Amino acid sequence: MPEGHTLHRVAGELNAGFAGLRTRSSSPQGRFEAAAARLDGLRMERAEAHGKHLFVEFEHDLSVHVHLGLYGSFTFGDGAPPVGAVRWRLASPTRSADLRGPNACELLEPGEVDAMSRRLGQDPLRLDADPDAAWSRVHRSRAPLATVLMDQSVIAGVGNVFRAEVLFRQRLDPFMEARFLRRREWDVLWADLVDLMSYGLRHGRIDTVRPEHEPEVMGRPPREDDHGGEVYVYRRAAMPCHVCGTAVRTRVVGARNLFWCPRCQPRSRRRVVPSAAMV
DNA sequence: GAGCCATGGAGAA
DNA sequence: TCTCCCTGGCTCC
Repeated sequence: MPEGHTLHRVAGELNAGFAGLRTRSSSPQGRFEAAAARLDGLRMERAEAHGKHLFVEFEHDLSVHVHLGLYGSFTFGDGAPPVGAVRWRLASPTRSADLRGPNACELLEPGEVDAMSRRLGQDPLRLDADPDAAWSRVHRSRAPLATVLMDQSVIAGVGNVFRAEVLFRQRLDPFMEARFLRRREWDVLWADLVDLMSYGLRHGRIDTVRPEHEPEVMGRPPREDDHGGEVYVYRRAAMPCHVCGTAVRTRVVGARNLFWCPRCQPRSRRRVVPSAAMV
């Protein structure tokens, strides 16, 4: 299940396997059939990720926009016949990429890619990211930090794991109003997101535990969580915090389950007005 | 086999 | 804030 780093990995694999080549497109499942027919035989120019969105550019200014949603995935192979509900197969003489279960898979005409990118915020994994632009939005927001971090028009690519983990690593109260974050805290938060997501891009998994805490985390039998890595708080509700032992708490914030340690992330006096649901 | 849950997001109300 | 869409893995019966 993908956050932004997953899409950047997919873009890299697509570029390595198909960029500059004449490709075949098909839709074994049938739901992308007309678009695949238009793409079939065209040269793929390049693939690019912006946040959780993937853009695959072909000659004649045609692009495919993919959003994986919760369940979507790409699998790469050697061109063996597709298995299961494959929405889009991209193939070269020696390689194939199968897309299954995406939230969105659509053909974009010239200009539509730019329009879509303009709606997205700053992506910590892109070289052209402008953290100052994101800061100007954060700095004015009255929403809780935990909500702003997931707003794709502010920061593109951060999902539920990175949000919980970066807030823990920075010892920030998830319910603090974003506008009260100090500039210095923002700079460190952004740098940490770049580090964490770059690691995820390189390794294909999310590991957020700092070296000084690894002895505590690794002091038990090795395992991988559902998300495929070692983390401080994500999906560890009621389990002891790796750092202080306090039970990790959880609550739905911004339509997703937020996890935090009430001791390591002490309450800010700048909290969003407390409500019954937030006490 | 049924039911539930999940790293997301658009659109309606 | 709610509903819907997309899929697969897990638990429970």
